[in-house]
Amino acid sequence: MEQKVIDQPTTRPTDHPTPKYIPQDFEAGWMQRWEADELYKTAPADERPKAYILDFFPYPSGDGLSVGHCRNYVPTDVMSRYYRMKGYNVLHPMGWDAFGLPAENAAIKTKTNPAKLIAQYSANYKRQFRLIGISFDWSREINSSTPEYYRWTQWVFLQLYEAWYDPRADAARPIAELEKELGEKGTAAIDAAQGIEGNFPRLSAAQWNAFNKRERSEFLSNFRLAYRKPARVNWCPVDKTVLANEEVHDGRCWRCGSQVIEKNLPQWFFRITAYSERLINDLDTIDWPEHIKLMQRNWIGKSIGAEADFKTGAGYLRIFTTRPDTLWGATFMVLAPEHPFVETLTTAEHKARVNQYVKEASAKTDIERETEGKDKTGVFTGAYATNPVNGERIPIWVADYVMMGYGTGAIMSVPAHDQRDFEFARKFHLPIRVVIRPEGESNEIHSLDADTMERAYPHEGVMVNSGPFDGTPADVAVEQVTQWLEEKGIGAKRINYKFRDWGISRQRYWGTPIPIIHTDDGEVAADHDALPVELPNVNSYEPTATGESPLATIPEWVNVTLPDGTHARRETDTMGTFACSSWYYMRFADPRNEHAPFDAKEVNYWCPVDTYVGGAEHAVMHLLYARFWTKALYDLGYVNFIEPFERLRNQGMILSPQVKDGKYEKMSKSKGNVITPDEMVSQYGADALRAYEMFISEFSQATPWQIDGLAGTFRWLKRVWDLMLAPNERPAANETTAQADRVLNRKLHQTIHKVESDIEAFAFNTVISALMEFTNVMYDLQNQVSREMFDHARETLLLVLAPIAPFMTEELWMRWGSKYSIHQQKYPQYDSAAAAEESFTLVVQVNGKVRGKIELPVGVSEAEAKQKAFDDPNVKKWMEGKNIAQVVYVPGRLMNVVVT
RNA sequence: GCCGGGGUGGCGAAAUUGGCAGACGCCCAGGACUUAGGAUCCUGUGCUCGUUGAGAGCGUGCGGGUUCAAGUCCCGCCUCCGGCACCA
Repeated sequence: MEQKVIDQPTTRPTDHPTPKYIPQDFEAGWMQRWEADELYKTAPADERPKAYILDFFPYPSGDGLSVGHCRNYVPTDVMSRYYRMKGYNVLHPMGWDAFGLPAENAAIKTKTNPAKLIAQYSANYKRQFRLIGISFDWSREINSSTPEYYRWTQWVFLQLYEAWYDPRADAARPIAELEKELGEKGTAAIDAAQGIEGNFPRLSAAQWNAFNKRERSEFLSNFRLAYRKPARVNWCPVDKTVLANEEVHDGRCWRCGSQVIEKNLPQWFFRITAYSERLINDLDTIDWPEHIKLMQRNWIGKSIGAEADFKTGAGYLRIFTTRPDTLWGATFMVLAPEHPFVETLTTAEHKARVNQYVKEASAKTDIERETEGKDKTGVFTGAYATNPVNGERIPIWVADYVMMGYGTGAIMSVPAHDQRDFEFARKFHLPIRVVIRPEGESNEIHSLDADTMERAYPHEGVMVNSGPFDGTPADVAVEQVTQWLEEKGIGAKRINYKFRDWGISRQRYWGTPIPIIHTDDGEVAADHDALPVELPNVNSYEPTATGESPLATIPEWVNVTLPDGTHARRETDTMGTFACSSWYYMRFADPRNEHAPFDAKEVNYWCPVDTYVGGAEHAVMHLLYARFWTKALYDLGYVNFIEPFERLRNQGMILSPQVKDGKYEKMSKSKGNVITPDEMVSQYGADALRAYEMFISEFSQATPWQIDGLAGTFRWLKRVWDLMLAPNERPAANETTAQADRVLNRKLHQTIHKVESDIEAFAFNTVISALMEFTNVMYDLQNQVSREMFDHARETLLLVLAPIAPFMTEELWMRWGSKYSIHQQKYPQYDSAAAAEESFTLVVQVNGKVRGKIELPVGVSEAEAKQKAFDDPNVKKWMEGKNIAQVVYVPGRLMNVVVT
């Protein structure tokens, strides 16, 4: 390692002109050599500290990579190369999220097998990655659409299928343990842990034991972490498949942009909601951008409140509220149109109108309800409910602003303190009663008058008109009322979450087959030894008109004969691709394992991922699902980590340099403004491209591509090149070079330090500016420093530059005759003593304005600094004839003299 | 509407805990070298005033405030970008 090149004659190419920097001459050759030498092959788990640096699993598209995509691949590569030089065992792999609609739709369009397309597209990506010098360990490449991979996606599916969430353990457990418990105790013990209501039917041990196979199977669906149920789902009529809630944006398909409609279909789900609380809480343990954490919290949408029962003619009507302190202000009830009580409660007199309303509401999709604005509609059922807190009789209405999918599908309406209820009450002339007085107003209720108020007062305050609770202050009102409800047996504390279970069924060909078989006795899991359930080869991938998967049209695949000779049908839905990407980071730890998804030692050594980088668009999809799978596999004992991604960073978008309407446009194929790394490399070389990708701006910020900026980093590298190949005929170190040597050495160590801390902090743009500064200082001092210092500085610059410009630094390293490869050298050691400054500039202000700057030695006394400052002629001028009121002295920085 | 994140020269952008605003790069201008320069090197480059010089005033979206000192903290707005959107 210590091969000093200082005295080697190869550093003095005096007899021939300095070769020009022509990156295209050597870049491709070096990449080949590194791969042939397996320079970037990752070792298995060992004693070294590890660094797992991962980019989001890309879907390989036919368009290839743009310079925008390189925005994250380059910095993570720099970081990987940096940690390798620092002695870490680095895992920096790449693979393909190859299932899914884009490939399938392209396959249909071009009548090509999607696997073939993926092979083509990924080969092109790989070519581009090599072109720009990304140091992936290709021996670990994975492709989620191969049986070798999806076999284990199916395996995870079955783990979830064969598990349930036990609220008492607050963890997933094997379903067999639940079956045993049901046979002994029924659901009694689980009930108790669930609070006033769980999401499943009650059952005694006797009932369970009397169940036949099919009944048991159906009952267990209420518990399994992977389960099937009929559901109203988002259906994309163009892609002809189901979309998860997260995949619907503004009522449109996130992929093709067409209007989503609703359909009723039996669907497979993962019970992610069981993990709501843990998914929220564990966010506190990971280093992610706050806005991503916030988006996840909002998506999960936790609300703490209470449930309460209102007596009606059809039985107790249960409502959920976050404001139990407003119970005395309820003046009517509202049911969602789909609520089961609508049918039973509505009086004969109102039947016709209510039926009509419900019919219209169900015909409308959520999107239509939304586009119609927030104008409240609804009808009276003719029925009444009794408010359990004061015995009051209040009317029950039906309205579509209450949704069946949240809470209990029924609400108590408190128009004085809820804006939606307020609007409804005003429209239908329902009474409004104030029960919360804004705090800090002495004027009591007059400040909120039911007849004249123009909007609800939804905030907190002191309770009034609330019987025993009058005068209760805001901070304890909710809690005290909730407790009181529990004591009286009227209601109980309840936590609700907005988000729903993760729907994974897709009625398409190109996905992981769901390894389930439907028998006469209900569904059964495919045999673990029979995995993978392979996708059959087909000639046509067209989705069916009926909404069934194309797999359903292949009888020889669908129909199976069980060991006992009975016939059964395979599940024909496939899994959405988020299943594949929910565990791929684990597979990279041990990608060729044929006996298990991964070896426990390898996965627990490499995971969690230390640094995970990708776009912010996956905030609530992939990033939430992957966290869920990790926790489930943790609960079931397969991995020993709870969160998959320790540190997450999002790269900003690279925009087109073209300005339209005063704004930079996004790059897109349709706008024809995509800039590719291929063009840039052919013009400036990969190293300049890499440096510019880092330099362009702060990593997370959107910014336009500027070709002149790339030309700037090219020019800088050319300057470095020339400097490195310049002959060194300087004198040996002596008294005349001592000063310049010290200055250059100081800058050198400051640069090492800056580059190290900035790479680790994701401040890549300032890494480049620091290296540019160092280069400039070397140019400034090159004729004053000694031969030894000059070469030491050159070698150091080359080494710290190696992760950023791998090609050029290797080429120069070899031209210097140093030992191959520069990428296997140790990173230069930072010396804080050498980096320490000898003097500093003291800024002297008079009344906050800069009036002088003086150079002082580090460690100067305050008295001496003051003396020197006051001697400065300009400072003197501004102080003349004034009284010094105060002198603020910040050692090493600034002095502010306040005069009057 | 609600929640988040931004707004700094002609352009991309820097700026620990409040402590020289504009590092670094681009563009532009001047000079050197040169047959030539669109290569390279050097110098200058926030705006305004000041003939030069020394210097002065202004300046981080807008308006206030706190402070010896504000891009940074507080209050009120404008605007752009993301997310959520009748969630009881």
